[in-house]
Amino acid sequence: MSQPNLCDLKSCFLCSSCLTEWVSVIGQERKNITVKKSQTLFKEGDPVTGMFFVYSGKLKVHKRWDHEKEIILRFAQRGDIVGHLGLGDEPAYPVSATAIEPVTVCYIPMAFFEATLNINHGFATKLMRFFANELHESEKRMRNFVHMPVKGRVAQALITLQKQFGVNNEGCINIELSRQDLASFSGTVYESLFRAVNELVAADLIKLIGKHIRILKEDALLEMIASENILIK
Amino acid sequence: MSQPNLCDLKSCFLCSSCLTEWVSVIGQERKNITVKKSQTLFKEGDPVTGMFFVYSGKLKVHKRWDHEKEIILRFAQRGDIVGHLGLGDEPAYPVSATAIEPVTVCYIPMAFFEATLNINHGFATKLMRFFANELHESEKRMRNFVHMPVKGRVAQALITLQKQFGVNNEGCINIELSRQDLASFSGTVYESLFRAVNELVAADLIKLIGKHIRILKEDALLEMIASENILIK
DNA sequence: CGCATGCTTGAGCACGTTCAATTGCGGTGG
DNA sequence: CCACCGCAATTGAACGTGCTCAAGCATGCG
Repeated sequence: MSQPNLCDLKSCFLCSSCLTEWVSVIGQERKNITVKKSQTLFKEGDPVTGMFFVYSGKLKVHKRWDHEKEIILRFAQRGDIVGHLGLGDEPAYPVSATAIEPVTVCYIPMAFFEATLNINHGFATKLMRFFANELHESEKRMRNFVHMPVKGRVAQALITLQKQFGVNNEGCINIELSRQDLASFSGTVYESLFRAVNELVAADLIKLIGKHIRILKEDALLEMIASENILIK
Repeated sequence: MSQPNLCDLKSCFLCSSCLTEWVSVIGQERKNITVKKSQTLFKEGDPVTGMFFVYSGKLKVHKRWDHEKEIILRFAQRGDIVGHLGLGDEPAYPVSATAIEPVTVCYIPMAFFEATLNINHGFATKLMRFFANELHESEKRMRNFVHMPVKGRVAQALITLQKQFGVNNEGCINIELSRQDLASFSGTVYESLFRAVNELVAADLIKLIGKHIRILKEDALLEMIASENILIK
């Protein structure tokens, strides 16, 4: 596999200028790691040793409840950062990261990363702002899980996925996701997700094309969510 | 009311050294604001103009679902920070902050705060780390809301409150909270909370003393939560 | 061809919400 | 001092959503 160039990560949440600066510093420190589909990059409880920048492929970041239940917190793809929760005070990762496609990431040892933080002002601030946005998203989602019924949660999940991954040339959400994973991302169980999807198909709001899902009426989905929530924003 | 001295905020999440430095800079910029019980400091949708450091009193930070439902995301007391979600990219606060006791806060205009960020390295990094921890907490709580039944959520809420506010001289959780607020913090409705509390009292795990709640067997509460969750951490 | 695995559907059940009615209590005014 | 009002606390009952369990069905691979 050819050596990916970190500069391609410009699409990352970091502004290209400060990233370029940063990349030039770490040039010799970075190490690429590849993992196969369904293998984990790290697991809950693993000691934090570093962070990861995704170069290619898609990952799910998830948190276990018991042996058969989990919740998928977010997905990551090219340009995204993974393992950043390790920056908190916990010495162990509070989440797991698992590849849902073959993945290549750039590994940055934590000690080096922290040293960089102390050197590069803008970087720490950008990261802070990134975390603020993530926290905002998380709290919005938490509220939705508490108050929104399953069908709405599934609709919301699909819209979120389309926003993040875009659509392929058939107009489908550009990610191949097992039903189980979609259920975990929607905060429900396999069967409930299944029925919710069926209802959305029956209502002509979405369409199944092979293993992919195409959103037919996004506004109708949003409408459906909003109808259960007067003050959606 | 006497002018509170910001240096007393040492107990804040920021290390005292960098806070002291910071405080000396803002000396002349700070402005104290007081709000009465049940008044809001800011509401969802208000334009972000600054941040707040709590000098005295207690606040709830909450997010509305519809006109009668909300979720309480966290509480804040002396030394805590409020309005920090305004640091994200949204131009408006995504949450509201309401006093549950008479409150005095120190107001910092956002422009000034951001300028400070650019000057003081350690500060931005500390803030970043704070956000990372908050995000971690938020995601743990999100998972709990999805998978934990109401009784467990209430037990969890009580333990969280005791951890944050400690106990008074009667051994009760040192916060006076309406049942409605406790319900919103537990992610359920008034009546369900009521019954859950009753069950906990009946099982001799907690005790009601006036308007306060005393945890009798914290380990038993944790046990109860864990029994529904093999892998609690 | 047979077994295994995942997908699909049905039925029952439990939890939690909703709605409604009652009780208790503090404050207010006659 | 009592009567009344209002509000929060409390309880009961019914309903609905979503989870669980289990059986049927398709698919694939040895």
